[in-house]
Amino acid sequence: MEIDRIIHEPARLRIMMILSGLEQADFNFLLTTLSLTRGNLSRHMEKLESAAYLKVKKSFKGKIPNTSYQLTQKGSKSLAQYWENLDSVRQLGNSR
Amino acid sequence: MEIDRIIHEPARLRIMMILSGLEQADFNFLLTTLSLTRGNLSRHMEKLESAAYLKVKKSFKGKIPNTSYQLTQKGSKSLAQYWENLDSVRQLGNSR
DNA sequence: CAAACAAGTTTGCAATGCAAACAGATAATT
DNA sequence: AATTATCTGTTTGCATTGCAAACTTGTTTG
Repeated sequence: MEIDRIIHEPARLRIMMILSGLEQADFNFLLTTLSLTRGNLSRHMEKLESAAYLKVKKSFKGKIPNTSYQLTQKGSKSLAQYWENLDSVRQLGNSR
Repeated sequence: MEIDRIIHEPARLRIMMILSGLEQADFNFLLTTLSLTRGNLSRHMEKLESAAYLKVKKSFKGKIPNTSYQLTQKGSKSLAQYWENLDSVRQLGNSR
C-alpha cells in the first residue's frame, strides 16, 4: 500500500506513462517530449532500469548510437499498482 | 502545470487529503492516523505551514498543549490544482 | 586535422526525508 | 520531595537523490 517512490518522481512518472502508451521510445524522443537535460534523463532511465521497470535496447541507427526503452511487465504492473495506491490516497478526503 | 512538490510528498499528500475532509485535525490525530514519527510529522507540518497551505492553532486542552491544523484557501486550491495536474500526467498514456 | 555536433554518462552540490536526540511541561511513583 | 515516566512537539545529523554542469566517446563538417 505504499507509494512507490521510484515511480512517484514526476519526471519518471511521465516517462512511465509515455512508455505505457507507446510500446517503445528512444532517448531523444523522451528528451524532447519531457524537456529534461540529457544528464537527468539518463539518471532517471538508469533508475527505472535498475528497478527492472523497463528494458534497454542499444543499437545503431546508421552510425549513430540509439538507445531505446520498453516497459517490462513488472513495470506495467507497478505502474498500475501505483495509480491504485494514489487513488486510495485520493479517497482520504471523503471522511466528511 | 508543474507538480507541486510540497504536496507531492506522500506523507504530506495524505495530510492534505485528511485535512481537506475534516475542517481541522490535531497533531495526535494525524500522528496515529498516518503512523509517522512525531519528528517527521512536525517537519511536514512546518513545511506545509510555511507554504501557507494550512494554519496552525495552538491551544491547551486542560493543561496539555494541543496543536491543531486547518487547510487554508490557498491550500485547498493548490490541492485541487495538484490533482488536476496529476490527472493530466495520467492522460499521457493515451497516445496509442 | 581541427572544430563543432551528437548521444549518453559521470560528477558535485544543494535540498530533503527520515530517525534519533532533545526540550519543556505535567503526572505518577517511591 | 525527588526521581521517574509521559506527553507534546522541535531540533539535529545523516544518507539519499534530483538537478545542472562537466566529461566521454564517437561522428560529421569545414
